[in-house]
Amino acid sequence: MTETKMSRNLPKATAKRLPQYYRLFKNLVDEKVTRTNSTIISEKIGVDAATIRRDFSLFGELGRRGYGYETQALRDFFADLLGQDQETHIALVGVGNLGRALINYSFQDRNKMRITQAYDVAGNPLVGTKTDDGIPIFNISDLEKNIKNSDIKTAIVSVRKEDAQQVADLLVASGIKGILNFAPVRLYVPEDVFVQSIDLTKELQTLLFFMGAASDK
Amino acid sequence: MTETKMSRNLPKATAKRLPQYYRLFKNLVDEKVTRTNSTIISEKIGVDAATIRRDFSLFGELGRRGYGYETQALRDFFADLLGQDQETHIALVGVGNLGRALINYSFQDRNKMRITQAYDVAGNPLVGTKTDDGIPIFNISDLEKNIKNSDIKTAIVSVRKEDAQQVADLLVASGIKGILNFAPVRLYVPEDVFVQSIDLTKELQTLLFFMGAASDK
DNA sequence: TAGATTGTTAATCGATTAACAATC
DNA sequence: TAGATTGTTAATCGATTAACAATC
Repeated sequence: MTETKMSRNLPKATAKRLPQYYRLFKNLVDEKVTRTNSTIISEKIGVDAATIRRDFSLFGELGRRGYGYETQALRDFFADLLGQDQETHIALVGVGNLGRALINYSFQDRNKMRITQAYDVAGNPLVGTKTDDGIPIFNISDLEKNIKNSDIKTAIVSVRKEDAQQVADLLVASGIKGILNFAPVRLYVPEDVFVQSIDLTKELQTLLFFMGAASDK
Repeated sequence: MTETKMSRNLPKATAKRLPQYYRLFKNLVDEKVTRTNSTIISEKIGVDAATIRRDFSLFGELGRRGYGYETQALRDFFADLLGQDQETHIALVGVGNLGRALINYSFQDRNKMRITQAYDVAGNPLVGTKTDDGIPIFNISDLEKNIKNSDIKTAIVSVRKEDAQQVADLLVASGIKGILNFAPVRLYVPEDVFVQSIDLTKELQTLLFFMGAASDK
């Protein structure tokens, strides 16, 4: 079974839950729990048990009837599916407050995803230095030459919204295929490039809206 | 029309788009664009034009047939809906790298949402000091007394995942009704408390999964 | 075997999109 | 009036959930 074929037809809603499944099984293994079942998983991650079983069934028969799921087998399965075995190097553009926090953020678990280089404009005094962990902060004028023909295919954008599209264009020109975008704007990229946006203001507004809607009752 | 009643029955998918609509109209007004239509909006935010018209129609007749929408009227409408006129004070718990970045993050636009106080455990040397902007950083032991009977009903949690549930419990006990959670764990709270989670690792893993699924073709 | 829990089908629900009459 | 674009209904799509036979 090449999971490749399956990944492609996977419902988007299921794909977005994969990291949660992975993390859950990883935690359970760490806690020495060897088996579990869909009811317990449901309680832990807040997804209906039937949805969980249906998701899993898209990958074949991952469990045993009358028994449940082996945590270790499932952890390894999802780790493989998410490529957690492979080292993934990531570039970060925009070393402001948020960018610095992200450089230091441990994208946790045993995942081998980490920021290995950062960029900003010459005006930023940090350009030319390294972080305490040894991550170099380059001038953005070096980005294309550094990243083209490197193994870096993923970038994090934490620049001001006014500069985000221009940075995205530069990243695309440099061969980047995935962007985690923190700027509150829509980025236009070719269709073979993926953008995942995290919009802090939007999340906060949504929260406040739900709170307001509830208290208005 | 009391928008109160409408907000309650609003589809969740629509509610989550409201901040985008607000921001778009705000930007258009700032750019001196006075009118627009659903096709243009669709291009700008990447949502189907029919979906946009349907969303808007839930609030009554916001546009004019054959003409489109007045940007200023719509901006004001969504500002009101999202409570952008009211000052919203927010507490932050967990003054690490991410917490400091969030304290300095301008939750932008003209929105009056801002962090006005922060908390951490005594071990954090920043406790007892103020940020450059004058935001006090208190000992978490003062949280309940400070927040109870204050106007603060919203909190941001940026502590380690091991401490997140305990912090959530404390916040709930102090009268907080909305939590923006950055810790990668599910928080259990009473049903009148809203939790909006931002899980950076999960977003990055999802991005990488989609990239992988595409390149495996 | 009896009990438990999966995997899967069918039913339901909710969200998106197409289509077009209403009307500015 | 002719042209444009909304507001809304009906059709479609996708995701969730209920139910239960299969089977460990």
